[in-house]
Amino acid sequence: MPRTNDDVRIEIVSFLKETLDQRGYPPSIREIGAHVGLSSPASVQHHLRRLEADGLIHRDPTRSRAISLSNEPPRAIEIPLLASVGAGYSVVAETGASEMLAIPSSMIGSGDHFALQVRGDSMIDAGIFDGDYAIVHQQPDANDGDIVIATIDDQFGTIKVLRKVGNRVLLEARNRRDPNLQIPTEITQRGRVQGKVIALWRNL
Amino acid sequence: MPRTNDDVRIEIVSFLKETLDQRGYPPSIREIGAHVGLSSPASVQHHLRRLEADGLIHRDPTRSRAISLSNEPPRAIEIPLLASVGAGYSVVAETGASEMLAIPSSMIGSGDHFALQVRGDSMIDAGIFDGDYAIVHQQPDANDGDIVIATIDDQFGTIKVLRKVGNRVLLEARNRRDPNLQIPTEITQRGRVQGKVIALWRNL
DNA sequence: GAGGTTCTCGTACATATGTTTACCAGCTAT
DNA sequence: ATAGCTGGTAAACATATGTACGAGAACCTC
Repeated sequence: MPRTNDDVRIEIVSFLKETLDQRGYPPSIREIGAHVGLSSPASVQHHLRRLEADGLIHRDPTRSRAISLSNEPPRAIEIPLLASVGAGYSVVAETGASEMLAIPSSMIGSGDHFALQVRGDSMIDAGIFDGDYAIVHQQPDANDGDIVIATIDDQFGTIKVLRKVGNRVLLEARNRRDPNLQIPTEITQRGRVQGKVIALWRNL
Repeated sequence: MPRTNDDVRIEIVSFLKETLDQRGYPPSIREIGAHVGLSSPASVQHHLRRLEADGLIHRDPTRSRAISLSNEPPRAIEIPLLASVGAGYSVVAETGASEMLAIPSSMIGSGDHFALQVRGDSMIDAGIFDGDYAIVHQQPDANDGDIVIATIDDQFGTIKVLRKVGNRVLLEARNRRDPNLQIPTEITQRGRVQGKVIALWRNL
């Protein structure tokens, strides 16, 4: 079965994707030709022109290796996965980030974020279980009702619901079963909000 | 305050990252020079040599624009976000995928995956709420106790716990409050497993 | 101050690379 | 057959681009 022209186009796009993934910069026209079996750079250029007309690639004339794929794979950003949230506002700077967690940029907005693995069942009635990863937007305050990561007396960070009643700032758990967790904790003086939980990830 | 040499290095790396993100291929040495304020290509090359010695970048001599960053940003893959799971095993092929959801490759393994936004409170006691995104590994069967997406009589897909009791295959909800959901659904004949829920994403 | 290192510049150079042109082979339609 | 389109090769061309060399300036160490 002979190779059709569309086959060559597909091969070229695949090679482009492959090369960009492997070494980070696009191949030259002659490299493409050597890979797909075209000895003349003019032949490759002919296909490239078609591919650009079809909108599959973008090119910048008068530049070397100026080929880019139209549907580039989505980039992810890495946020630090903290073992614990210590004292101070600049959480990331002070705490040594042991691991990084990749999160698609489309899922979180701007600003500094970090991740924290939830320990304990204090938020079980909010659907946040032991072992879940909380994706946190780092901020020094939050609104009433927000789920936040907060530290009390500079202890390890806990995940709770922030309540603001008059001048008082409280942390509420979400666990009907454990009577110890029914009493809101006053953090007006002693506590500090480290960030707002904006998303949750759970591995099943 | 004068600009130190390290500042220039940082600027170069930032410019590399920026350019790679924006147009997909690295800048030339002279482009770098024009951006960071170095008029001679030799100056830029000097810094590039240092950066490569420090392991921050990789270069391929005798090639144009052959610069790549050492710590390239993690790639994400896109999985289809299905509005509903229809009949048949090849879910993706048959259902028109309206949207795509970016998921870091590190979070999911190999095989075909899709995402489904959970509707209803049938799994509320498993910490799966209305509106959550279920990340599903497409597979025709699963083990007892797994949370699966299944279709009954080729209806819309539902998320339930799979139970295997003897020869019978059941779907169990996880909702103590709703008495209608207490009765397991027999799917031995009429139902079909579309995939296993491997992860959960929730926007708060 | 002497001497070394680092950084920059300007220039020259070799070539990798995209572009163009001319030409040929195969296919299709009139 | 003739014309036209497509897609290939080869060669020539212009230049973008990485590299090397020489020199000078700034800075540190002794």
